[in-house]
Amino acid sequence: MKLDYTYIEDLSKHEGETVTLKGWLYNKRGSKGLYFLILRDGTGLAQCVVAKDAVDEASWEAAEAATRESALVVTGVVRRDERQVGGYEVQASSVQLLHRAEEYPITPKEHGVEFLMNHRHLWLRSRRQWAILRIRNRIIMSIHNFFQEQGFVQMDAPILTGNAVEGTSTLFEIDYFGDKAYLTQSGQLHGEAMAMAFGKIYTFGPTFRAEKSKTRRHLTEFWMIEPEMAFYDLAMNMELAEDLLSRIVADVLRESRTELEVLGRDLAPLERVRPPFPRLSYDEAVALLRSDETAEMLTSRMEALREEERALETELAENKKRYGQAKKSEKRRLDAREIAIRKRRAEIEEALRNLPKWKESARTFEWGGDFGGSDETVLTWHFDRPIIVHRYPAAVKAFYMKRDPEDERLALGMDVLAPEGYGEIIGGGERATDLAFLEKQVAEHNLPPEAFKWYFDLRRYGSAPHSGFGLGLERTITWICGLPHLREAIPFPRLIDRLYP
RNA sequence: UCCUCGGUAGCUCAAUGGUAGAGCAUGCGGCUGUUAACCGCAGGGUUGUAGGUUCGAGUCCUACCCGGGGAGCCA
Repeated sequence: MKLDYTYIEDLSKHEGETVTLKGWLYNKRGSKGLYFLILRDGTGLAQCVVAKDAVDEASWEAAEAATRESALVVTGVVRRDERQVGGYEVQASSVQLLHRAEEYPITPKEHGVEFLMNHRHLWLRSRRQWAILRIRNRIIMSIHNFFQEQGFVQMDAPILTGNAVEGTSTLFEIDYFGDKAYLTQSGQLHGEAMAMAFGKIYTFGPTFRAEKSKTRRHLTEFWMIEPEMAFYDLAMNMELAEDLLSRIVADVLRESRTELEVLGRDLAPLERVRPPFPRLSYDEAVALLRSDETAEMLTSRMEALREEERALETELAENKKRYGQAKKSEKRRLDAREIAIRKRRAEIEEALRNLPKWKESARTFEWGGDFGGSDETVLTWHFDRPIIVHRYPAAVKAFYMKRDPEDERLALGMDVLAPEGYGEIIGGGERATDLAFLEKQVAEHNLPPEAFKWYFDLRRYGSAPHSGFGLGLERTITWICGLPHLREAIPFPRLIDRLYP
């Protein structure tokens, strides 16, 4: 379809030509005879220069009347200008105001979390959210391309299920024509059935957990990608996870530079995400946690934080001295800096409160338990890329995991932990193939055997070795974008006590 | 469910128990190259709710409501 207007991302192809842009007013600066309209059209931002003597009266009035987020049509000549975002600006010859927006609640200044979350439907228009969610799109495309190129078949697991796989406390229960049904927690079991039919499959769908978690790494509704492969063992499974993550990061680095720049993401840690990822057995991970090396690393981290805090205090004191004689604009800058320093100091103080506890938790970690959030974070601090931890105690893993033939206490499970403290983004493993073992496991976990009748059939008719894993989409986005909280990694996050907008 | 921090103007935040302020946003005025533009003026408040202590409460006490961060659990 041929459009009668141009998208901002294509401006570079139209230098010197007259184009028409359609979008919304992101910000406006102006003086008596000149307005600078920053236009936003979803593909990028562009500055449109409206000079009073270069446009007709109606256009000038439109530029004057336009408020933030008003819908506009601007026609003008594209000019190269190094100073501008994207390198181009539009010298307007006409401006049309389609709709004059009411006073827009979100300003270019700072806002609190609650306010922004209540305005999530508008917050999406902000530059930072634009960058994050465009990267989300890039990651989704990258995942599909990776699997499709390798002959995986995308298959959907059901969202409504009758199976209460991991106990009912974390499941959303709904009324299903008088019966109980649940929103899926994982497509895992159905994925296995599909892998036995198609060889290599992956699911890509929403997942629901009714956990009353209030942390920066939990949503009640999130998206999960679950590949399941017949005849893959644990080693192949780990290699696939490593290749997938490396591919995703490479695609984002290549195709989403602008977005990463908007986010101010440090690229160096992402550029190191290449195979092979370090592999640690659970035994090795426990030993590392309890080691002197870990204790020393945490001590030096605490020292570094204390040093940073002292530097901030010094800066604060110096700014206070300068404040008296400062000009108004300088005072404003100092005020902003003071708020930033105070915020960072609060973060440091929280970290300094936590780190001794984390150190103690790592030091005294008992073999047999699952890693807590802090243990994962501490482990990843030792490495410069994602790490894979494998062969966990069977007791802390799901009933369908295959046991390690060399040590029956262990399950052939694996987790991939993202670097920079982001922690678990993948969980998976090799699945048990023996019918009698699975029946025993279901009984020991107090699960209703009748709900697994169909699943047991997979071990009756050509039971074969197979493996798979689940990748948490929002956690992956949070890590790659370097976000402090995963609520920004999905357009409309669903959290405990957050169902709107 | 538990621990912890917070709730003051539309927004972000100040205010020894003693006259509730600033910046941004909004309105008006000024400025022909601005980059979170800048300069001047103005309007804007039942300090989360309900009690209590006090000559006097934004500030202290009690309960409740709402939100942030964390634990457990997990992707």
